[in-house]
Formats: sequence, structure tokens, C-alpha cells
Amino acid sequence: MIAPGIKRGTAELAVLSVLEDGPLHGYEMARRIEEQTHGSLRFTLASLYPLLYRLEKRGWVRGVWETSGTGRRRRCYRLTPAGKKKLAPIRAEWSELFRALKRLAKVSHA
Amino acid sequence: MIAPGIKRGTAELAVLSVLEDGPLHGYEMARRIEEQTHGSLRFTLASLYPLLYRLEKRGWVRGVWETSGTGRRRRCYRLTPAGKKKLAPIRAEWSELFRALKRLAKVSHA
DNA sequence: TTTCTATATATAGCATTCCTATGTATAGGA
DNA sequence: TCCTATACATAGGAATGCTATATATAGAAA
Repeated sequence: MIAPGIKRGTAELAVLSVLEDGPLHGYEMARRIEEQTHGSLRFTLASLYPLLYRLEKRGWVRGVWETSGTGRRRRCYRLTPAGKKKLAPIRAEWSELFRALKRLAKVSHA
Repeated sequence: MIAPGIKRGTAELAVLSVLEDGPLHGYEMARRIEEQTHGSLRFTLASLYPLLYRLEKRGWVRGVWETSGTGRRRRCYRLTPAGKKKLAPIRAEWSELFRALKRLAKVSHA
């Protein structure tokens, strides 16, 4: 697990990225982020829900209430066109950070 | 310039890294971080001074007051042996973050 | 000589992001 | 019936970096 101080700011990118492959609800997002990073990146639901509300307020994601066949109520989020457009510049900024830290601090990427 | 939300947590690594090449005072650290990242990473002195106090309290750096020939007083910081030992694991954690975001969010490192 | 810029450190107060702790509620298996 | 997994929600706090402000000296320009 990566320490909280270091992973700060990654949650937004992580959420937008997992939503790129299709709509998801919060609980499942957390599961996929952990799975796809082999446990390196892990977020509590208490972090993700407020983040999703912020992203929805900005118009980058949209959530709709769903009632599954079993009767369980959950909120399904999907990327909006505006959110899709934001992903490229956000990735570019992270790339720039990686390059900067490679030069400055000799952090390897391998 | 990388947005504040994304660069969070990088200041500690940046400071320890520039100090690896020799003792420096705060003002000069800020200048070198900006220079060596070609302006991608830039910190205000109001961020760096409290960070240096924290690092000193942890025993990772040690600062001594200097009075230059011209009479200017400034605090010169150097890495302690403990600080030197911390650099490798911190770099490893950043590397792990890079790998995780490459897999999860397709952030390139080139 | 005065004024402006660069150098240099310090702190108050704030925003953002993520945390732990807690609460609610349903589904399914032991 | 109880435990675990699923699913959402919020209160309260820690950490990090920001703007704004304050102090003070050196050197160049006017």
C-alpha cells in the first residue's frame, strides 16, 4: 500500500479512469482500483463518495439511482462528455509530474 | 505548472532530493526545484519553511545558521544520515505509484 | 539619496484531500 | 439467528500546500 501522503490527488484520476470502461457504482470502483493496481492503490468508500459528489457537481460524472433485481438500491455513475474531455489533460499533467520527478529526484518508472 | 491538487506530497521528495547534492538554504532549494524541473514543479517559500521544520523535527535534515560575508543571515540545511537512508524507500514508493497509475489510468512516463 | 528589486526567513489563516469512526440498511450463507 | 459482504452517508480530524502578510538586508537604478 502506498502511503496517504504520497497518493494524494490520485483518487480523481483513478475514478475517472475506471469509469472510462463503463458505468459503475462507488463500491465497485473501489474494488477495481484496488484490483487493477494489485493493491498498491486503495481508497475507502468514505473518500470516494464525497469525491463523486464533487465530480458530479462539476459535471464530469452523472449518477442515477438503480434498484437491482434483488431490491438493492445503488447509485450508478457514468462519465459525461465533459468528463471524457477532461481525462486527457489530467493524464498529461500526471505525465508531466512523472517526468519532473524523474529528472529532479531520479524516481524510476520501470 | 502542475496543479496543486496533483503535486501534493511531492515537496518532501523534492527537498530531500536537492539536498542529496549538498547543503542548501530554503530560498535556494525553491530555485533549484523550479530550475531542475523546467518550471513544472514550483513551491512557495511559505510551503518549504514549515516542511523543513517538520523534516528537522524528524531528524532527516539539520539546519545551522550561517552569516555570509555580506552579513546576510540564513539557515543552511543538510541531509542527516537518517534522511539519506529514507530517500531510497520514498523513491520506491513513488515508483510504485507511477507503475500503479500506468496500469490503472494509462498515464505515460515518456 | 531614495526607491526598486532580489534575497531571505517567518507566521496566520485557509482550501483541499484523504483518513478513521460511526451509522443505516439489505442479501445470502453458516 | 448471526455473521459477512454489499452499499451508501456523514462527522470530525490530519496533512499539505496555498495566499497574504510581516520583517530585514544587499545592490542597482534613478
